[in-house]
Amino acid sequence: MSVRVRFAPSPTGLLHVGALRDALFKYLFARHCGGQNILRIEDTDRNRYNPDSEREFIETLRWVGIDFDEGPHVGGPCAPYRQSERKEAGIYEPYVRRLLEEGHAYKAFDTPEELAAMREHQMANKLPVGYFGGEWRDAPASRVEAAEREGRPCVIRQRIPRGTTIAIDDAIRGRIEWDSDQIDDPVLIKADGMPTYHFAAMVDDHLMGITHILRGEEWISSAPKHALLFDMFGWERPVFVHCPVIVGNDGKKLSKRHGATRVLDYMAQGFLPAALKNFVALIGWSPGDDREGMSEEELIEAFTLEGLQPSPGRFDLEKLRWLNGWHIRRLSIPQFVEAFRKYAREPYVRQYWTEVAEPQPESSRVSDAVDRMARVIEEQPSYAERIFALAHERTTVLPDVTEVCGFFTEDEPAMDPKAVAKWLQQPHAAELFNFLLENLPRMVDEAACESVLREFAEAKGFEKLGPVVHPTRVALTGKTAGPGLFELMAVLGPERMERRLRRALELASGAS
RNA sequence: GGCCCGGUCGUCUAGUGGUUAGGAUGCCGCCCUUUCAAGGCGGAGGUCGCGGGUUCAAGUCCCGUCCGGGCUACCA
Repeated sequence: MSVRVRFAPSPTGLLHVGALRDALFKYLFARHCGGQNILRIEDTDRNRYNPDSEREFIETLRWVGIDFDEGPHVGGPCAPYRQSERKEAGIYEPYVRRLLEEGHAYKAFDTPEELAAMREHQMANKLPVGYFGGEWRDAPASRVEAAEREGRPCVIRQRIPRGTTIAIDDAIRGRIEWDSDQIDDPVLIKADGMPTYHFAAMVDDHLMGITHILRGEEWISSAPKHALLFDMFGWERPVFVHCPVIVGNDGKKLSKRHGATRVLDYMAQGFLPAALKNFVALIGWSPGDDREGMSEEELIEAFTLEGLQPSPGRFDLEKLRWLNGWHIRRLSIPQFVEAFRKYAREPYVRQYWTEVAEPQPESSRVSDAVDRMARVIEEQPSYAERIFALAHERTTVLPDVTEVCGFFTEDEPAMDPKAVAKWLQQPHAAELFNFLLENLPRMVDEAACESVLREFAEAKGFEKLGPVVHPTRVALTGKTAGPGLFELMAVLGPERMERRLRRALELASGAS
């Protein structure tokens, strides 16, 4: 039987990294097994429903490269894939009726006030909190009928058997048992007629032929209810796989408090999908050996349930950054350029840097620099390739390219005042720049640039190249750090160098 | 409170009775070098939450305990 898994988010907001990891595990598992990955939208909560959410999920997952074999956006044999539509289509009704007829479910007419009072009483008396029978579990049929005739709103609850043990066999944690008396009767159908997760997800999982329920460990406590539902219908239980979650630095479930949790924010910050997948896969899972940097193909090949770990893991941004650099360095230069080009095209990037990121002195600085670099890619592709070759080893996150090599795209790059003070005030600075200006026509490649600088150093009696290299670097780039000087000069070419050297001359001491 | 899950360097992890507890990241140092990186080499960092047991031998098995987390909604 072919493996079938489903990513079943509730469309209530943004796609955060916890959900990404959830989706990724399922995707990797399905691809590893040659099975199907299904997207199902669990929109049964009308109060929390957010109409933009589904698009956010699909677009984000498309960016990351997690695709689906079936889902609301691609269709499939089990359509529809939105639970609200499934409810409209009457899919759940026969199953509710069956449960009711067979005594596995019952109608309960408690008002919210009554339930609140019950909970209060239970808490005050340190009793287990929940609906363990209440008014209606064993109410006589006549009373139920009377309530129905009055038109009182009701929910339908699952009748959990009492005095027995319920167990599941979790693929990661092994056998987990509960005393059924500890499990309260969950609502299956709400008063508005919508099914709850407990009911809809399990019925759909069966109807869609889901073989493995991979989900976060926060679902363990309701697993016995779910397993029991399968038993009540006489359906074969899927394999339960309760994955550890990703937690923030305080050890708690990841939320907005922990900084950027929206996956698109990582896109906007310049992380590669491959790196993000690689990183997130490594939280709570390992290939069993010492591998860390892995391509998507390797991840799929290596992903098995045995590699899953039971304990939650923390999101370590530093490691993500390292991994992102690792993936960038494995790109060819054309691939690297292409990755940047795609990045610059994402509409959310500018929005992120101008509206979402921490307020900066010049808030649009990053996106402006990115746009400038993108323009160079379009207009001067061979120049761009040479620039990116120099940025390659120095890039952790895509916009770093503009940090490291942005000076290539500006006629008058900003001068770092400290660098100016330290290197352009050198007594020989003006003489050096004049010398370079004179020799500009010769400086057509890396070797020629180097020999011109060496000539000057020798003429001045400098033992090391530093005193000529540093001022030149500052003159040409405005900074003290960056790509190798001779390489950079060769890429810049005589024309661009001339303009910069003349400007530096004005700032240099000793200028006559 | 009740039920359930978890606990190996700061962090991510390998480890399934016998290893000087391995790798990675981060940090520090050295090498390379015109700077910054990248790369190479090395270092610091772990009484495997704690306490008992079982065993010739325990991070690995058992019991207890502590700590952390999850659930305890007509949310998922």
